[in-house]
Amino acid sequence: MFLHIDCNAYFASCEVATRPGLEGKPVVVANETENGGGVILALTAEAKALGLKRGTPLFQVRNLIRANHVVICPVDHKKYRRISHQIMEAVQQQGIVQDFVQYSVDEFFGTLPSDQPDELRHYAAMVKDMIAQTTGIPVSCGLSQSYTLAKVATHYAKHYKGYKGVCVLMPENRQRALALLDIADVWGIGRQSRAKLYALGIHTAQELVECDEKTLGKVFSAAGLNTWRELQGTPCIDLHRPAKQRSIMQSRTFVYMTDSLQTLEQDIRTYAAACAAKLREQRSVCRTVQVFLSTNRHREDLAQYRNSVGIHLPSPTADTPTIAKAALAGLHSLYKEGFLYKQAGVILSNISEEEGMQLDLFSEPEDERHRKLMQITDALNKKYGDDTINFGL
DNA sequence: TCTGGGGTCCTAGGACCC
DNA sequence: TCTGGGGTCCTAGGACCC
Repeated sequence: MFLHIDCNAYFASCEVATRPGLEGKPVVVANETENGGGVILALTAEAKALGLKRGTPLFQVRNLIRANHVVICPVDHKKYRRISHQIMEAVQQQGIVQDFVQYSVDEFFGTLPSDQPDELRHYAAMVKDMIAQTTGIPVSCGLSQSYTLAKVATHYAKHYKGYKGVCVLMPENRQRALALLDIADVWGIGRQSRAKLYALGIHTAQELVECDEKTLGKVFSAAGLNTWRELQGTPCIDLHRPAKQRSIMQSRTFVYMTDSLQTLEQDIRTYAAACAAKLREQRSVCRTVQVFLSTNRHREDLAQYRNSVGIHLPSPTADTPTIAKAALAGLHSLYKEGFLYKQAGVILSNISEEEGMQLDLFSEPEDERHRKLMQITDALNKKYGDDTINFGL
């Protein structure tokens, strides 16, 4: 049977687990900026009880937060990655879960070698308790015959206290569980698919299961049909993914709007450098540098403009100056005067392994010197902190 | 005043080939 | 009236995920 492990309110749980005195308090994690911007990214049960919700801009709930002494923690992705790694190692060491894979920072999949509900519940509870003990993170577990059904099970484990964090979905109780589940809560059904399915009169997961393939084919692509099969208990999702990222992105929504090319250049340089450092960290090189630029889409009263461009590099590289130069060239081709910009970013794609990388005909020994320079700057930044040394381009 | 920041995969259509 | 018929590769954008 397939097992799904989902951490509860992950970012908030990490803060509670690592910062003394937060237990039992309403806590929200937000990407707060100096200016009071930002949105709620995660919240504890106590914060949810106050009516706060994920995705809400902080400025809309300032009074509620003040009146109830809600603790606001700034988002700390490094910490969450570290704890995620601890969970992974602990589960692997425990040895109960097989085919264990990390799906995201707060979700894991695996299998358990049994088809007896009681036995499955017992094993999953052991995993769950072990994670709580070693890391302080509460998790919910779902078990069923496919990844998608396991996630349905986790949904129930999370939302109904009676399950005590572990739900096993067997063929016998599957129909009932799916009949009570809105299709929007099914993994793989997003806003667009939901709207189309609603239009067909399909509202619950069970109605989706009962739909015939031909009808669905008109609405769904290959991925959607896989979801449909998984819901019927036929596993067909492969989670085997390359260990390394296929694209690397860095972007920001600015505190202020700006029309200054110089300011944008500054930001793009910073993003390009950060992307390049990440790229080198995973020992990869890229061939394409994409840049995008956007005005404030929430300001309907202002002229809107958004655009992106991809720059191809003559040869794969992880060299900061080369990547930054390409990104700036991209910015210059995108930039138009007369708009107030609110967001910009850099994406590296066409990523391959550094080993055996293809040099082009005209690459020079200079490249070797660049590589050494990168190694030294990365080592310094690792040792003394991220911004110890930068490039004056 | 103020509205996130990452990722993945798939598909349609354009450019090009013979 | 009518204006080949296949292919491949690449890219931008859509849809989804957390």
